[in-house]
Amino acid sequence: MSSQNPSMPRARIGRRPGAESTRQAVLQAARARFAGDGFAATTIRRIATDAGVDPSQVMQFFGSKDELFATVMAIPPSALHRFDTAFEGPGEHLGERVVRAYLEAWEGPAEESEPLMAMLRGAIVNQHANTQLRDFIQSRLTHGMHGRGDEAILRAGLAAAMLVGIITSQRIIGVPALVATDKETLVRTIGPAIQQLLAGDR
Amino acid sequence: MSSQNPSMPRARIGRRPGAESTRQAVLQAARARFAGDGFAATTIRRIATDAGVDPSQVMQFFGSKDELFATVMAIPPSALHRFDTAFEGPGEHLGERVVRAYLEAWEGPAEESEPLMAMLRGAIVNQHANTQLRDFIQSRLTHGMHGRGDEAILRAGLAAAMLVGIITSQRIIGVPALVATDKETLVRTIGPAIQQLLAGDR
DNA sequence: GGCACTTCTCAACAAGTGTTGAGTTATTCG
DNA sequence: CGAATAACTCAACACTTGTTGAGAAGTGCC
Repeated sequence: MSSQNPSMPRARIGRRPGAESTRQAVLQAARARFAGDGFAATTIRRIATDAGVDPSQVMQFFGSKDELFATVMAIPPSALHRFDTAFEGPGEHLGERVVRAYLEAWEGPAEESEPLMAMLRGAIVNQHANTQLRDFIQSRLTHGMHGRGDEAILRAGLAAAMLVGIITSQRIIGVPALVATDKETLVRTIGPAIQQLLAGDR
Repeated sequence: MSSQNPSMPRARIGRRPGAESTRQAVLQAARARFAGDGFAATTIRRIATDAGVDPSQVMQFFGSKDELFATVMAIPPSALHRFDTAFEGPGEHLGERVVRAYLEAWEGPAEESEPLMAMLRGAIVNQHANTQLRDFIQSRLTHGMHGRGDEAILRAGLAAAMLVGIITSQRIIGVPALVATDKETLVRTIGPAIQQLLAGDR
């Protein structure tokens, strides 16, 4: 009716956001806390304090703790790309490539690794995280196994479960032997086992 | 000073425990809840209701929620025996034996599987559980690798981490492909990979 | 019976949580 | 300027949690 198109986002009216975009600061603080302390141990008040913001503003921006967590947990496209490309290319060193993709995804920059860590830490206590991790294990590796039968899907799922177990043991449980070992040694040691599991030969 | 030896447990004096030994009922209810709902989601009040007992009595018996959890989480000797014996015998089918030992430990009777499940579910949020799972992964498989060098210990830890990952994916995350597969198929599929990881050959 | 001892009951506390609503301040448009 | 709009602040609510303390009730020993 007016001169403005209602389907377009309204022009920014009203008070402008504070220094350095508060919303971004909250999201960043939430990501770090959820990744480091888990869903249950992380409080809205703590996130607000970290971001230098009032707790009620966190709610105003994200609606609820669950919605904020869901936003944080969204797997960034760059991480998905890592897993997808690991399956492309020759099958010879497939195992090592997949192992490396996993390990690197969890040690990458914060914007990429923290959502994955938050998902892992939250999977036991939060419904969203549980579903997301389930789909991640079931479909991510499966993606490279299209049209190769049920056994191939099972083997891919098993490999994913194993790698998630290794990440968990290293970064959450803190098993000394895994913490002390560098990435390339892990790749060299685990790679062949995953390779054989995915290929199905002996 | 008296006619009673103070180093011996005092003879039972006072009011006798209620029907079916209340303490046992509480312990059983706690085990089931901690294993099924995890540490954080389990409340003293809920355990007390399940056991048909007043919440304050749970505290009187076990001191605190943490102590009750620690009691529940104690790995039963029969489960430890499972893992120990898996390493004895010929190295030929070592992989399959170890895999089977893990899978069976988590699907055994409640007194054996629930403490393990409680440990797994609590490892992210509870300090005791975290430490216990860490020691479990680090030392249980290590136990069969004595005196074979650091690489053997690393390989054993990696295998344990992988198997814990598979149990977690199947029984906590609920990955469809793993839930739908029977135990022997899993043993046959994973066994060779674990075998190769433990042996270190290719 | 009287005493010591244990089990059990009841009600409450202190702390922390997510969440809400009203009110204040800043910014842009007419 | 003044109205509209958004960002921000403050204080409180409703609820759940682990935990506590005082007392009632049962049971064996003198």
